[in-house]
Amino acid sequence: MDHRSEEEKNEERVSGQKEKLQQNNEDENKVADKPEWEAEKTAESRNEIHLNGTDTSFSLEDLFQLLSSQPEYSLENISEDFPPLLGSTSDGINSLAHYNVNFTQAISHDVNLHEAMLLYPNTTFRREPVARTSQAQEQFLQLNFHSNPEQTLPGTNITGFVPPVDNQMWNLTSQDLLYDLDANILDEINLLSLVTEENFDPMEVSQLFEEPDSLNSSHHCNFSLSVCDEEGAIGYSSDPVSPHYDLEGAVGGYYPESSKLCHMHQRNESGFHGDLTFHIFHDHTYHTKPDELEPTSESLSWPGKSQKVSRYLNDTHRNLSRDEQRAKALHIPFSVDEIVRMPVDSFNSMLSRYYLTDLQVSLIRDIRRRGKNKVAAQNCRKRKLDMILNLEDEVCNLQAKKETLKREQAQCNKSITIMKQKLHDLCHDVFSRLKDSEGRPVDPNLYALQCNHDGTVLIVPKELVTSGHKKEGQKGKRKK
DNA sequence: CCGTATTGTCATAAT
DNA sequence: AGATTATGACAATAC
Repeated sequence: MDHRSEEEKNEERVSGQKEKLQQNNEDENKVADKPEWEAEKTAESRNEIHLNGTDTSFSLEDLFQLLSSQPEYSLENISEDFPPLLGSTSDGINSLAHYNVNFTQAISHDVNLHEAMLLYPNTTFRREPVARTSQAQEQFLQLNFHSNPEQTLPGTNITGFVPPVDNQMWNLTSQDLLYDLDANILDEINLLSLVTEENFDPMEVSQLFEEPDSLNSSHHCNFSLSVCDEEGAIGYSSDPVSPHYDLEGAVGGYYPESSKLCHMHQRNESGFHGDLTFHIFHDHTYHTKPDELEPTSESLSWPGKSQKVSRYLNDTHRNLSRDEQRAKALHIPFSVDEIVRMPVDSFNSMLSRYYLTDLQVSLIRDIRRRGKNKVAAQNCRKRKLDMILNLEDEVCNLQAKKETLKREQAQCNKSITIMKQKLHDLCHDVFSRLKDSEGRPVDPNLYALQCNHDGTVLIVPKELVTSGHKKEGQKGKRKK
């Protein structure tokens, strides 16, 4: 906006009007002896306002009449001084009102970050985890099914594995059924490996459960190795204080033979498995070489330190998670993944249907809890990252908005300055046209215009105005 | 060796 | 009431 040119134009207008006024004064002197009504008419035609004696007021209508004849003071012209960014300027005052609302709203709007996150269009951290999880699970199901082609015999129609199934018991969809089929095939492989695995290492079991986090778990107890027979069957004397963990049925006594067969038989009952020999050539992840399970001299000395156990575990079981190792050590007849992802009904029925020792049940529950929590922690961290990213976006947006508001404020200040200048010029112009009863000009340095609520405009001595302002100010202060 | 990022785990509260 | 989920805190590990 070109302020100088505007101001120069104003000055030109004012100076031009002064010249006209001088001429008017001269003319006025010439017609001074005319009747009053004629003089008023003449003055009116010259856009002058005459004051009658002591009456120093005139109406706003008079003033507007005066203004309407002066294009530079029209509201339309004033509104033109507002910057385009204020919105439509065609409606003058309305645009001002609109601007005020917009401006104050923009400034006073307190953006709650939490709300901002919730309202953020791309915010997904409330609902997405569910979708994400289910999506991930779905993908996993597909992946799980398709990524293990070697686990079915070549040329075998996989649907042939599916006998009439007790679907109600497992509450499965067809997709779940396929998943379970696949997972259970893996499971049988694991079982088979356990049956054929000759070297069952009791030390491995004890060391696996010696880990600090295992000990910290509320479900765990301190047990000591008491029996170890040649076949790898072991028994444990449980700590009397701790919950009773009986491994006798798990890896001792009849378990390695009959219980495993029993488990397999039960699973066959559930209809997920074909002939065991069908999978005997398949590779599986739980199988490790027996010598890999041999404890080192270091671990044989009952390290008791988590670091040594950890090193032992790292050196020998890099591919297995700790829970997988524990599950393997206790011959849990389910994969960790299966335990974690199994629906709760299936999980509970599994625990009740299968012969499982307390220790096994405890481990399975721990595995499930840890597995669920692991996924939850991953989701939680993803969500946290999303929130951070969203907040960063929010900060960028708010900073940009702040800059915009600053620019608008600067434009606004400019407009206010221009309007003040115009008001000043207007007052000056009005005073230049004012004549007292004797036809003398009113000194704008001594008098001021005061608009009243009833639409009248008073010519008030500045002393009164300033003193009135002071009184008002004092009243305002007193009110506060 | 130190700092940092990642990941798993536990405890606890909330759902 | 038990299962699940969310999250802060801690520790182990990798880089």
